[in-house]
Amino acid sequence: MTTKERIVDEALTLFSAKGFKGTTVKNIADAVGIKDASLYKHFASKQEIMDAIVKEAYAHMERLSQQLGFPSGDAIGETAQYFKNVDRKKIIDLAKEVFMFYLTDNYMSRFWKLSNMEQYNNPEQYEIYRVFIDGGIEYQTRLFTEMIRIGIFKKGDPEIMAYNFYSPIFLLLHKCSGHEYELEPTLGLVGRITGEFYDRYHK
Amino acid sequence: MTTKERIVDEALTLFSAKGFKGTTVKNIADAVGIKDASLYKHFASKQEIMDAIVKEAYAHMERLSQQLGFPSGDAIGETAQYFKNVDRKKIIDLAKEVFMFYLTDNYMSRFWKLSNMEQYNNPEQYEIYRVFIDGGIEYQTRLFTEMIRIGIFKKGDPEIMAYNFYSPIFLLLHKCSGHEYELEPTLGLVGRITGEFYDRYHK
DNA sequence: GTCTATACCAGGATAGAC
DNA sequence: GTCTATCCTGGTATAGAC
Repeated sequence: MTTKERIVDEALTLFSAKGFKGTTVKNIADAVGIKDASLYKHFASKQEIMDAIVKEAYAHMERLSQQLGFPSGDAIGETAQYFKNVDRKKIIDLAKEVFMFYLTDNYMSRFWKLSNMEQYNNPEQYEIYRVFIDGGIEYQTRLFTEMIRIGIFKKGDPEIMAYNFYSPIFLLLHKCSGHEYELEPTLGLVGRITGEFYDRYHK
Repeated sequence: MTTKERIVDEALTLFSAKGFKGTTVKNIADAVGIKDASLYKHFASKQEIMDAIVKEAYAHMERLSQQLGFPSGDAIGETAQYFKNVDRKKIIDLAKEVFMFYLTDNYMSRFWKLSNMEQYNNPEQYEIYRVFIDGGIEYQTRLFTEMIRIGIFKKGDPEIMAYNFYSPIFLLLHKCSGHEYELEPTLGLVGRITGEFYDRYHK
């Protein structure tokens, strides 16, 4: 890890804990183990560090959407095969996975907090936060559209299904993210809610 | 409105827009129309203004929980009567009401944002934010427990029902609060989600 | 209880030696 | 590319007159 990368990393940790304004350049330099003046050899300003974090976040999210995305390739047969195997346990595991990803992923857990704190500061910040909302809903909507199409789920409004699937995860993320929480009961709750969701909609 | 009250009011507006750290004592004094030095005749520090806001928020929420609470008095007959009249439209209206309250109420719309921004700063701040989460869930859980008991809703887990009812509202509040949004489509969405909720659970 | 003036310091950023 | 030293702005808070 270069010094520049370490600056971004430590800044993300500090910004996500105390906010952008609540973090001083000296805080960051201390965490990296250099003097604050030295930091300006890598970034022209504190704001530039923030910009680097945001830029990296987009890359991380891009990678995530590929990870969680539909199976690659446009072979319809392959896609159908993928969804045919979706059952109760798979759906519950998917919910738990999404939840745990945002909560414990080294990058996302910090960025989630930061994004939530800074969303009101300017439209660009809000745009990123919106990815956590609309990105989730849009992905799930496509997922359930496909699952209705191939007959695994009952006919219905896939967008409402997406809200019903994702909203409880979103709420519990807000409850736990950055705070003390008990993992097992919370994961249990995610499981119960999602299980009930599956039972309502599956054929 | 006394000067002291106006300070608290303007401070809430500014804090909720730019955060506690992002707001200066001079910003507040300017908004009130006095010099920053004069402000210290009313509050000993910037932090004390914040404390006053938090204290007032508790009072507001207390009032809300009475407004939205079960019909007053312990007359069981009266309570049962209240719930007997709950139908599809009532439930949808309740959802829209809760949503609109947090989004447009002069005090709550500002405090929601502030609370969301400052929740990570200290445990006390988080405790208040938690009221938006657990307070909602707990209230709805009691509501649905009662509605199952008197036979309006099917047997089921009232806590999961509460998550299913409240989470989408919570998510949409995070999406809209403090940002540009179109009211009608959003209220429509709240209505559709809640209508589907009612159809799933009512007898 | 509002004002002017000011103390005080923290934090962002630069200069220049090594 | 790191350091020491320093500048400068702006923000919290106080003193004291009216």
